[in-house]
Amino acid sequence: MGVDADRYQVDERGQLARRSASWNIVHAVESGSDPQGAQSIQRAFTLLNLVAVMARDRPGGVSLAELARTSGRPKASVHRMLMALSQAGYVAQDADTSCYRLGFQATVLGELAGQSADRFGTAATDSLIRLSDLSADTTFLTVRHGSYAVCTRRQEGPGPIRNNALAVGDRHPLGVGAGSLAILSALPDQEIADVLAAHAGIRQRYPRYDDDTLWRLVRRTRADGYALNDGLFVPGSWAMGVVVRDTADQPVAALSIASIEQRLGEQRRAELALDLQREAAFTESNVAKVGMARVPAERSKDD
Amino acid sequence: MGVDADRYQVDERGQLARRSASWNIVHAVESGSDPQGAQSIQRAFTLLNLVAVMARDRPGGVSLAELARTSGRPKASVHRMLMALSQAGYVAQDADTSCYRLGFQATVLGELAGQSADRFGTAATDSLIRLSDLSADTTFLTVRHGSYAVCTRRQEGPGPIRNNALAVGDRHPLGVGAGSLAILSALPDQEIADVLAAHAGIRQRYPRYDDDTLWRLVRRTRADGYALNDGLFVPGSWAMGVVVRDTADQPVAALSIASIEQRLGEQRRAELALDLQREAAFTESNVAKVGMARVPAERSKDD
DNA sequence: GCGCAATGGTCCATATTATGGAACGCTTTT
DNA sequence: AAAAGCGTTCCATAATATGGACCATTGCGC
Repeated sequence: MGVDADRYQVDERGQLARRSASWNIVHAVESGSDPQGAQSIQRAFTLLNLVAVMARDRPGGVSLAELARTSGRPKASVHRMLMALSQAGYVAQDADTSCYRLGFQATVLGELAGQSADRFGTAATDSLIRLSDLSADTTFLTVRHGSYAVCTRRQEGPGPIRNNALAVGDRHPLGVGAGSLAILSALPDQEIADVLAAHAGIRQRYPRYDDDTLWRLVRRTRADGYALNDGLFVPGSWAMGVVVRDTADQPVAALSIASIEQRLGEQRRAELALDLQREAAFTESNVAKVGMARVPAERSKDD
Repeated sequence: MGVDADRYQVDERGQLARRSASWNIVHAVESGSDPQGAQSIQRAFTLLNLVAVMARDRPGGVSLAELARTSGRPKASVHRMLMALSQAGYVAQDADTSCYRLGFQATVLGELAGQSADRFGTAATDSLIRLSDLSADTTFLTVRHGSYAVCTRRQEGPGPIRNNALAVGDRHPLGVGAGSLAILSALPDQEIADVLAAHAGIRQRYPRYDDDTLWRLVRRTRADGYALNDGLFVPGSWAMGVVVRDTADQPVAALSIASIEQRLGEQRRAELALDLQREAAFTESNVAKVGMARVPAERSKDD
């Protein structure tokens, strides 16, 4: 740490967000359950996600050295995998700089995914637009995946404030971030305990999120009817979110609005909470129309 | 073969196209170069592509048995890989039917790919729309990937005729199909020979495309200035295409128009050829504006 | 109601496969 | 001129993926 820190000099908030997002991509899948004879596949997709997220705002692509450093794997292994990804068309290597970025198959896959893959995404589109419009802030759709929350949609608002703490593809443990916390809080206590236990090894990266804090946040979320991220993750960056349930009434996603502390006073929060809840209900009914879709939770063969 | 043939009863053309497309997905990567210690990764991505293409027009998803059959791999292996893909979020399993379809990460990847991954796609968008509009037929963008051509964009025309012989994600050997043939014909003779040699083991699946036929098609394409697929692949389904070059003057993509025999008489072909050539030039200049992007050719460490 | 043939899923000994330290050639920085 | 960085290749090693056999259910025909 510190070697590549100077890469992210844009602004203080963006930096923090970027760094931990990348780091998390790397360790998210690994800490899941037993790979059961598919370790190399997991590693390959983790690397693919890493390329995707790191190259997000670097048009030139990412260098092998950097990928190796960030992923923590030896150069040789990363290189071998990148060659495989490249031959599959999911990663392309710049002819001049030999840097890596997503390949055309990534686009094709997205195209083929279309509506069917991410029903919540399409169901929430209208809600996100409306919310961004009326709040003038940035809104997000976050979906649960095992004990993690992944940001799948981002809708910029018309206002001048841009919150860059979260971007499409970012992945954080359940509880970290407004939408993420909204999902976590909607789970039964036992499941929350499981999730927190699963994150035991990772929590060090989120120093402010110890178990007690998370339980406290969960209780507050349940009392308020919406999740509030009051700058715990990135100082000054506030956000609020509400859960979205699937047709089986499982909490699987969340709508959230991100802004800055000054724009989220108690009065405005009360208003926005109603808007969020209304749009969450709208999204839910929208999904119900299409049919049921559930993302399989991480296999918990624990003990 | 024959066991799952009844799955595709939609119409005669669609059926043929679907079947061979799926088959090809399976064998495309494998027959490439040496896996070099990344075999499982290649297999995993092949399976992912297969899920994507097979679930394309089956909203319910694809069953494990069918995937195993089509891919030719044992159930156990396919199942293990699907679990890995599922844990990565790239594949989702229907809770009720336990069928598989693309997961939300496929959408996220497509989103993150955005413009940068598939510059030809974005560069060609306008051209495709114009071509579909003026021809009232369906147009495609095809990109070269090694010795294969992959359809990355499809633009429906306003006309009543729908050609379903090609869809986004379909992958055929260079030379099979109008756009594919346009790319092949633009290569130097030596490289064409290499490509044909690489397909030696696969050609059996394309019975009408023996070496002699392909060389003949190449010569005709060069003479005419455009590639014509006169129903060789799917009887009655005709198409024409022209090559698109990158800034290094390499043939890397093609624009094509698909229709039926009756709508592609000699007179109309001459007109459309000019339109295609004009739009190809437009796309090329469009790409040049953004910057150079080349898809790495398959490593030919041959001999 | 009873086979029969599908299905999805699991197990585990086997050997095929991925692994990553070390070394190379190269360019850039010091 | 040395040092440090880069992308890339090699190869013995051991960890890994493999897939045949097996089980539990479900759906169908009779």
